[in-house]
Amino acid sequence: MDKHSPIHITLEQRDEAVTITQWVYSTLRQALMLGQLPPGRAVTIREMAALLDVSPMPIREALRQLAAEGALEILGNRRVMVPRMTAMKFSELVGARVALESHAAVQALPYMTESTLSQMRTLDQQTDEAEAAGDIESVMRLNQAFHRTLYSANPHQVTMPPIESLWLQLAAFMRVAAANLDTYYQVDRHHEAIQAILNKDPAALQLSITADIRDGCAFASSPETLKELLSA
Amino acid sequence: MDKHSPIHITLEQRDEAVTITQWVYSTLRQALMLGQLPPGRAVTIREMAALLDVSPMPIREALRQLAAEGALEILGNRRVMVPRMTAMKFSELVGARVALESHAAVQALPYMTESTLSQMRTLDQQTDEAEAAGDIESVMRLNQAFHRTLYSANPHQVTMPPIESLWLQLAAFMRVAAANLDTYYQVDRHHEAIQAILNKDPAALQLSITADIRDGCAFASSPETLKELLSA
DNA sequence: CTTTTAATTTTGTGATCACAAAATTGTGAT
DNA sequence: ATCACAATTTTGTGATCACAAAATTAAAAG
Repeated sequence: MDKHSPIHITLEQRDEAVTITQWVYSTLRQALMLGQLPPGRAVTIREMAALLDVSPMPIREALRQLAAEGALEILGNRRVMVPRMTAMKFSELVGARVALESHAAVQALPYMTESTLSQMRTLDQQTDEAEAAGDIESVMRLNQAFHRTLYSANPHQVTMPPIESLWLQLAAFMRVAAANLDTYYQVDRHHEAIQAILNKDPAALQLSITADIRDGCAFASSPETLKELLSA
Repeated sequence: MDKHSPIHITLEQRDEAVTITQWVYSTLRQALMLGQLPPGRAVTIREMAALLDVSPMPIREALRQLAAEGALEILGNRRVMVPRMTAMKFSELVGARVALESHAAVQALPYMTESTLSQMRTLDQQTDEAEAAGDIESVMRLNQAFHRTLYSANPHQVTMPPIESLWLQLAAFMRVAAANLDTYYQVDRHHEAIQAILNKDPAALQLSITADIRDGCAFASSPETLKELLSA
């Protein structure tokens, strides 16, 4: 049975200052990011309410928000499930990432300061360490933080929400793919990006971000490998 | 008083087959598109519930979804308001449109058929007629349909939701701007786009879509005009 | 008249319930 | 066994209520 396979969700610590809905939202969001809810899995309000030990109400609100971000899919019969990945959809999502993020990087370039640059250096270094330690989860988290720091340097930026939405749609598949692939290794394009920022070279920055994204998804470059991962 | 100015929302006809939440969602969405809720306007659950004559529950759900799409803004004090436009934000939104939509157009090019192309021709013609008649609302609606038809030709497309989100964030301001500007006239780049599609020329299509978007927002090109419109 | 403080109202959040539609299970016939 | 159909359970939707936090208004003091 695919629709209600047993699941385990990592419960975040509950902050008193935050609403239950927000806590449920971030908890489910992280679970989706980590691939703890497999694609095709049905998500019912009452099950999640029991799992997170809250009333159905906050679950309803969180599910609708996640669905609006593309992290969940509302079926015609009003039921909610984790979207399935297809080869073409994967390709389109990566292409959309390139289009949006390379643009966001260029738009952020004029606002880069020494402070944000040093943050990016630190994150890059931590990514290397996590990669050496084989900690895939940290690699993904730190890599996201690296990109987010860059794009968010632009104080007028409006692209972060759609970019995060794309990450959310890709994350679960990337996670299982990386886990099923022992040869997961990412060429480090972060140094190139940092160098382009230092040189204040928009074109070079755009290219390095594009290369970074494509490299990070290169494990699914060949149709055979991708197809194999999709069925895993 | 800015926060609860009197408002009038065009009520759509209620379809029995659709949930109340969905009806509320599309009604509020259209109201935002038409600028019927001015930027900075506070949106309370109970007021909307009374206005649309439904219980607070469907309003809550619809507001959360609209907020997730960037059409509404949830403040730190949990209150909801229509986002205000700024000059920089406008510029960023237009830039994001260009990045996403020119990419979406190129990705749709291989899937173009004679059928979709003729649909686009019809929409282009209707746009011209509406423009001649001075019907700004129809011009906006038909122009959106033109772009949507193009991008949606790609059956694996994943960019339509974020693109619609950008339209939603721009629409209200565009509407009032066009209304306050008697010289509103848009150079027709649609023919160029159609020609590029016929020639199966991705680069030309990308350029024509970019030009179309920028031309459509050119009325706010000069900082003085933009600033004047923002205060209107 | 302005500022501070207290009283009042408004508002979002979350819980609980009723209900209809959908999915699931159970039962019977072929 | 396999399929059709009825009984049962599960599920999303929407309404109503209680409560605390926030905003608004009223009152009082400077």
